[in-house]
Amino acid sequence: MSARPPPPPRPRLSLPPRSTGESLFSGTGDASPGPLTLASALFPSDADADAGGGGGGGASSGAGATSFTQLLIGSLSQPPPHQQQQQQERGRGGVARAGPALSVAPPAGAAVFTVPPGLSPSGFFDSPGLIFSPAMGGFGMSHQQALAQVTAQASHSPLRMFDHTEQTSFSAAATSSGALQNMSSAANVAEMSEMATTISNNEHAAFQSAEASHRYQVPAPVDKPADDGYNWRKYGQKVVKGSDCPRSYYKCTHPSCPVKKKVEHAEDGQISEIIYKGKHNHQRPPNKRAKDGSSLAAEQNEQSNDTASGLSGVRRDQEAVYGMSEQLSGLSDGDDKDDGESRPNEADDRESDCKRRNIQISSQKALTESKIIVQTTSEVDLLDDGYRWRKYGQKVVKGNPHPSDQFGSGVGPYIRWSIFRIEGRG
DNA sequence: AGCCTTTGACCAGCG
DNA sequence: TCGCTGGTCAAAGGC
Repeated sequence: MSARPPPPPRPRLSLPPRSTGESLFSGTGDASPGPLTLASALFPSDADADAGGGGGGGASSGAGATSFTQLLIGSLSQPPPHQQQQQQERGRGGVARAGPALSVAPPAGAAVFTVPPGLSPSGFFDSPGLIFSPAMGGFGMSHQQALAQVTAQASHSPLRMFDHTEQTSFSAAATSSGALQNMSSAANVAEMSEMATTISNNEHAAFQSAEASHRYQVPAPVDKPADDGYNWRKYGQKVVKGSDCPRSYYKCTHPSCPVKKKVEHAEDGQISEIIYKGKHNHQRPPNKRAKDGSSLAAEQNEQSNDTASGLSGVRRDQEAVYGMSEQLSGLSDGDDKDDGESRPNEADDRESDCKRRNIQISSQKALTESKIIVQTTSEVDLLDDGYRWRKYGQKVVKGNPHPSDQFGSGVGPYIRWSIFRIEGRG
């Protein structure tokens, strides 16, 4: 069951000799940006970003003494004015092409983004930086900040990946709805979720292409995928076609709780993809985290937040994301639609998302048109963004039969950057 | 003892 | 109808 069919031949769009970020994101051309051009576009230059304040810049230069979360907080707190303008422009222009951070993101799941080890998904969302999202990295972070941020993770080990479309779309909406500032100060998931709901109301259209996915990738041991505070029981495991990674099936052990999740991980067990299905109809077990060694205070605080937020089934960690996306997709209200594997509002023409697993792929296909495939012939000095890059690895990205290249900066800690091939326009 | 994981078998949807 | 595939069941075993 593992013999994988050879990847189908795909049309490719060769990397143009030169493409400026401007032309790339003007929405007028078909030029495909190289990975670093994209990176540069995602992370505004220092000159630009420094105008936003020295907090983040200091953090980047002194990354060793600054926590990742702090980095995030600092960088998010003061988005440079020009970025705000960009955000507005993005808001007008739509998700797909208008702005750097979003336009380059594949329709679904391409917003890959790493988190330093030791920061569990739970902790990740617990932190004030919970609003961190790939797109936001582009919004509020200077190039250096982003560099430091990614460097921080690169210098650590397991690759933690976040990969869920709702973040991209969420950010897109946030920019146009002026919610970004709120996001910067959001203190808990409840706020975030509420915000998401509001955004969902205002920017519904922006989510149509990406709303469905509850996917994201986290590193997780095989046995304990993404400790999110709930208790899960594994009830199955399969190797799905097109992926070398086994997929595990988990159910929430709470009686009558319909929530399930599918977890995929790489051979090394470092990268997981978690797909939630359903919605918890109960409180998160109170002592789970304490048992796991997390602080009781955090637990209590979190419970408090839960209560205050009035969100019963939606919680932080993955659940927060999950719940948010549900709200974004207009599902969370009222009863769970059946097994509600987050059916996009209606998404009629979609096979009722029967295969959430392929949301990334299907979204790409459903979404569009824009097919950006970065094809390179050289492994060295791909782009002239001022940094030297060398390819240090290549791997097959789940959901994409074609390998994603990874690059490292030529100097200092390596930066990982994945080239995502955006399906679409033939 | 209870809960969990493992894993082969079974079922259902789809082309 | 058949084969493929994803999802689920459930017995067995481990912790």
